[in-house]
Amino acid sequence: MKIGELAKITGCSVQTIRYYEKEQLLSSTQRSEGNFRLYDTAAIEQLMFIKHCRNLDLTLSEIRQLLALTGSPNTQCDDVNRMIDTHIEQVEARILELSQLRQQLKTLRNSCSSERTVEQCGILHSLSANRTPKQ
Amino acid sequence: MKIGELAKITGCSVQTIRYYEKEQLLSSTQRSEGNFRLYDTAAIEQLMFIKHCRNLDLTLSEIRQLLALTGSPNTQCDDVNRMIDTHIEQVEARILELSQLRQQLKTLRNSCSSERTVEQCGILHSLSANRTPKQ
DNA sequence: TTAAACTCTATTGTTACTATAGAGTCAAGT
DNA sequence: ACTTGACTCTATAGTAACAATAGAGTTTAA
Repeated sequence: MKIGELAKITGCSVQTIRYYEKEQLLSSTQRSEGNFRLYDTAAIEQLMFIKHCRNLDLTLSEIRQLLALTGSPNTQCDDVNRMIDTHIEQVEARILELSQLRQQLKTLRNSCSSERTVEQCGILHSLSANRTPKQ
Repeated sequence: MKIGELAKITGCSVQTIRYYEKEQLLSSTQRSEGNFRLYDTAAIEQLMFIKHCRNLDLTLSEIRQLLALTGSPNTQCDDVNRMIDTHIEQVEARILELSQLRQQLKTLRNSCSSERTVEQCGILHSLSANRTPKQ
């Protein structure tokens, strides 16, 4: 199949597929006489693997590592575990950050009601204050 | 004061300050005879305002809008409120996404123990499966 | 045969910076 | 006066993961 069909099947854009090839995530493919990329069903699987990983916010670099590991099936999979563990930690750290951020924004929001003018706006005043807007 | 001192006071890097100037967040400054940027205390306040906004993950574009509003102090501050509300929604949506992501990653992580080889790795198998890795 | 639909490569843009290169400026010490 | 070091200047490239375009070539259906 050609790249457009692969894109439709996997839900990736054509540009994205070409980008993945350039980034060595998708092995370079066969070409037709007219230099069009040709794919088989293995390409669908590989691309779906990448897509699943991206849904989990794994970076392309991490995915490259995972793909490399699938190439040496007899090694221990500690590396896979470590990577996922690290990733979970990062996600949890980001959630914590965002939760605090959310609280700060809510506090900020409460410092102004719509009827005021910008001059009296508690939000802008808080942001101008010489401290991190908080409480 | 020169840019280095402003950087030290505000905790921004010198490059960042120059970048903000280029992006029109910091009004273009006076220059010394030798073409060095010169700042007064108003610049400190403006830069701290920007920094507080960045701490809240407001984009430079949003900050530009806020700065524009402070320039017309007699308008209603509905726009400020709307922006903050929108931003809060975005943060909350992202928290939700990340929470689900976290759950998926944990589930994925449980599908493999360290003793296995890559070939048997439940994580890699889950990621290969023709569905979103979940449950 | 010709027009539409598809594909190709290469380049630019996105966000908010960071990091460099290569040059100029300034203050202190000898 | 001279030099050294610290500072500053502009301009450019890099970051992540693509999206969007330009300008060209290919394929397929009418």
